[in-house]
Amino acid sequence: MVAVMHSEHPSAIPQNGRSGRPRSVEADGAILRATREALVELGWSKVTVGDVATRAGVAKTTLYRRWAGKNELVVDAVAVLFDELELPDLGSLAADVESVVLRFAALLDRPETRTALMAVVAEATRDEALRRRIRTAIVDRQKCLVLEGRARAQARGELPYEDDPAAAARNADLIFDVIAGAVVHRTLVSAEPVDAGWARGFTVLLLSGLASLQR
Amino acid sequence: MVAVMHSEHPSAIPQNGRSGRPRSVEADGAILRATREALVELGWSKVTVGDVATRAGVAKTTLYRRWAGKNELVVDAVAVLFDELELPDLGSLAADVESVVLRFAALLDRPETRTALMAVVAEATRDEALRRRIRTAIVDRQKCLVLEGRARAQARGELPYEDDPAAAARNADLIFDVIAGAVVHRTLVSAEPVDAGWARGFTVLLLSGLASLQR
DNA sequence: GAGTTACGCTACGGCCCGTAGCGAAAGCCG
DNA sequence: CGGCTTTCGCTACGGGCCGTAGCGTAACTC
Repeated sequence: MVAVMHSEHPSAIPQNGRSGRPRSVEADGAILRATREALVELGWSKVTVGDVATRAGVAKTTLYRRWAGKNELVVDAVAVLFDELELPDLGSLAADVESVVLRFAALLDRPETRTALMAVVAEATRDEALRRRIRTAIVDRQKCLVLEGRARAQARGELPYEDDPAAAARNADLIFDVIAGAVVHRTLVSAEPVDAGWARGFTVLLLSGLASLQR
Repeated sequence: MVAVMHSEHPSAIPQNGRSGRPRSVEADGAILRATREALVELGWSKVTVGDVATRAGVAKTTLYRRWAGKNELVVDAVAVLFDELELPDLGSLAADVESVVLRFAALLDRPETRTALMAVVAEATRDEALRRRIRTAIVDRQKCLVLEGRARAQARGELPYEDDPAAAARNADLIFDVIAGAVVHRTLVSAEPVDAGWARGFTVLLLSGLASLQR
């Protein structure tokens, strides 16, 4: 198993020395796009590396020079989708939470995301390297949204500033797992829609629970 | 794709007519046990149907007579594990919730469960039949725990009886997704342990949120 | 131009899938 | 008991995909 570093563009890295033909940057984009396209059409289990390469207009060997296998490829292909997630300032914590819940749900509605996310997480239960990749490519980036939302709420006076930084970190992690977990579970396991009504109910539950946490 | 009904013992069903050699009931058990064993050792992606058959001491053809493929097989193999989940009456809603959270987490700690659950959910995003199978074999059975806990809490006077049955059902679904989702996300995505401290914090958040939901 | 690296292409051994065909075994029934 | 039916274990097979190797060519640096 060759270690391939993660990056928006794997081609940016591999050239240890300097000389030689540079890796085609367009190829990376084409491969990732082709991966998402294949995921939509076929689902995780039926996607083959060979097929992705063909769709991307690239030789299979070229693909294998950049990614070690299907898992790594799919993580990178899907990771960029999560960058869409933003936390717009809507003036109140409740509105902010509701909006991010709906945005996250919309993201999970896209077939490439729902399929890939679970499959990759499943594979990661047996693969430490893959777990790290998911962590840096997806989880950590999203956790920032929690911190951002809390900071804003504190600035507004909706939440108290916390004295104990350890407790504050624990709470942030808890909130993150509750929000992301509930949305994912609702969408993928219960297989029911996250609509405005659900988002409202969930937000009410979360926020009043949150208030009592920090008292 | 041949439709195979779900049951604890698939062999109980297939005999359309009557006469002929009956299916070996031990074989079913051996196959399911072998499936779980293989999942622990190899992880989802490396488990092969042929290997499972060999471990079970059964011909591959025999296995294919009962299950259509890897997905169906694994769902059934893992479903029985969820039957362990119970809701002991510990005298208070908080204690009940905390205990079920820890039990659920312990279940997800077992490698065969964590690996299989996510993989099957992932596959189900593209397979309606599989989704139904998961629903009846796993989800619905667990949802009962929520109803049971609520009924007990209401009997204790910890929660009000709800007038609107539709709202009550919505709330139960919400609670279910929040509990199961948070635990799953914490263990499998964030990859951090669900210990007593986390369970306590989560329960506090949930219960105080819950109180405000029904006001 | 010389050196280096990536490219597309082809071909390969190996593994696994899912099915078919066989004779033997295990039940039911007259 | 002998016939009927269905499952059993076994073997064999075509087909698909994996991941790698080897080739000649293309692109870029010094």
